[in-house]
Amino acid sequence: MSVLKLKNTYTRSVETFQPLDPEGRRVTMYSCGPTVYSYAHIGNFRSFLMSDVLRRVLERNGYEVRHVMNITDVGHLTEDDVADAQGEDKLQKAAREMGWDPYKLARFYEHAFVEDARHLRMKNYSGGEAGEPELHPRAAGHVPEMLELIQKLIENDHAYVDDSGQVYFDIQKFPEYGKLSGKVIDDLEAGARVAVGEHKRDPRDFYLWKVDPKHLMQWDPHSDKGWDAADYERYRQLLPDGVDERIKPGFPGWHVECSAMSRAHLGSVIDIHTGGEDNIFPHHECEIAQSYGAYSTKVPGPHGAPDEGAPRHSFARYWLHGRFLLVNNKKMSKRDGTFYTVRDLLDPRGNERDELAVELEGAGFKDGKVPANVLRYALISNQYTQPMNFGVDLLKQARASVERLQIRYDKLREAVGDDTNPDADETASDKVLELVSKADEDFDAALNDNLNIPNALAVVFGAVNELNTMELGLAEAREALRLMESFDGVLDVLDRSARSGLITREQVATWLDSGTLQAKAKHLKHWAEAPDREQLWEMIEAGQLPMFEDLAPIEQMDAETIELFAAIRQNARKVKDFATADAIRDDLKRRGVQLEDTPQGFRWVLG
RNA sequence: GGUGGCGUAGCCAAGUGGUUAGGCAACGGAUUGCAAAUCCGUCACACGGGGGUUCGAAUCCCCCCGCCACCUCCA
Repeated sequence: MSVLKLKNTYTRSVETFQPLDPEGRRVTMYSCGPTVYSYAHIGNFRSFLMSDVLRRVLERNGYEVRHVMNITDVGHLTEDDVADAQGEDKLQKAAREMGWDPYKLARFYEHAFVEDARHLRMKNYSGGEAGEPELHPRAAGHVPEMLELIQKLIENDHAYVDDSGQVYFDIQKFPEYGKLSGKVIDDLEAGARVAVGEHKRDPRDFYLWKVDPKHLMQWDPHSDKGWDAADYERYRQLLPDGVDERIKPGFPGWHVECSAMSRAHLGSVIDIHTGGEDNIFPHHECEIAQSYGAYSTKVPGPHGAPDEGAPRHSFARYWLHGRFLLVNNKKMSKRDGTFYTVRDLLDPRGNERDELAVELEGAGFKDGKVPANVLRYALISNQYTQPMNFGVDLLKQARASVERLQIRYDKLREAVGDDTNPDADETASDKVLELVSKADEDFDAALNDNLNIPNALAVVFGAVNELNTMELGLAEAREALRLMESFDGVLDVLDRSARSGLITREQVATWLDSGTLQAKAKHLKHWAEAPDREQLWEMIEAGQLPMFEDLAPIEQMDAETIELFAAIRQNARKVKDFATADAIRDDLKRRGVQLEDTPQGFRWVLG
């Protein structure tokens, strides 16, 4: 079994993963989640999906992962550090523009985010985890914990309160500020863009608590004003003596939320912290400074690292950052029309992106919609340490790749059937067993090599190619199916529903010869709904086929229906009426059913 | 200006000193009534350019060119 190695931004090197848990089993992971002031875009999701792949890889390695991803719903300013007077909370700004209450806005976009996350099969939003609020903490619900941290920083002399009642982190008290990002102090001071706030002692000081009477979301640290009752209760318990009297009503700074929430839900030190590359500076740099200033959090350098055993003044041991997603090799830009939200791609027309729908239709996407699993594949298909150049071509390639995997998977499923075959006792050949176990190991090795997805995909397609050249027995098909499911445990791009079936030539022959065709037809759901079913049946008997538009909506294309039309088509083929046969196949295709002729019979796949 | 990174065949993308990565696209062939799927083959003795080190360089060193990101809100 290969060993998991990850590129740690903190040391700029690839380190062996080793959990802090003495038993080596539990892993704690915190990912910077969305700021819910608009729909998340695909760049956001590339980063979130990186964390999703990572947690799945950790699980493959046998770890028990606790993955927290926050929701930022307060405090993230438009100009965070630039000027104290001008920065406006992103949520407040969006809320003002839409004429909404900021809380309503936050919930609206949080809901949209969760929807998108589910479409893209993020594990922390599926199954039981979706219902665990502590895995998806909201910043506005953690003001008590943030004030606790702020108070701690003031007491430790790592933060100060200015004349207006705001609180700043005192950068000079943390000499290691800049270690994560590799920024040197001189660079920052030379940069004229960092304005020195009136009350700041150092241009790099960042605020922990902001005072702005116009802000709609604010909390009074000295009374219950502005508080949710339960939060206030918790605040009183955490800080019976309150906070520094000079702190005025206001709201928390952006950086402080992650330090506070990660501590609240994962403990004071954690294994892994992830985010986008832009989070490195200043966000994560600030988190490290705060957590250390308040709680002296440190973790030992892992085995094999140059600083093995020596304390790192960071509350997370591994810092992983995804590179940006680009479009046309540039950052996404609304002005250039290269800005895509997840929902834009999943349903362009439903999101007023008609031009995008047309472009996608031109690329062969039905109704201009990109299937969610194709989008997921595209967004995880290269290594997170490389920038991704997104575009319609990438989506086309992703679709082709997913389809290739899906076809192999469907065929294996058909071969295995419901697994009650009496031949189930037969054993797979060594050749297949070796292929499966080697592919699984190679897949692990690629993923464990700092999540090298391209290499992992090379293993997947290599295995698929080999399997395609083999005649598989039942037991072998079962092994191969397991392999595909193993791959998909990380990739999660397959449609695992029974979406295909086989109809043998013998079955068709029986229907055609014994008159059961008509009996079968009577069972069709849509038949009863047809305006004149006798007439329709007469048409079929006369060799005239009704168009399916006249019959059933796609939802009703079940196995029975498909079998009927496969039989009718075979009847036409027998008398060499290929025009009719092809018309049926084309019609089925329009109804979302692909019909294929194979040596054994007929194979159908729901599209 | 400072920092980091990238440039691999038509496209995407692994590979950091020595045996065909892989995918997509295109084309040819096998198979098929036609398709679909699948297989075989071709494009592919590819590595931005120029020097150098080496028995041997996509990989190491030097110089140059082009592109991108970060340093300001951003995943």
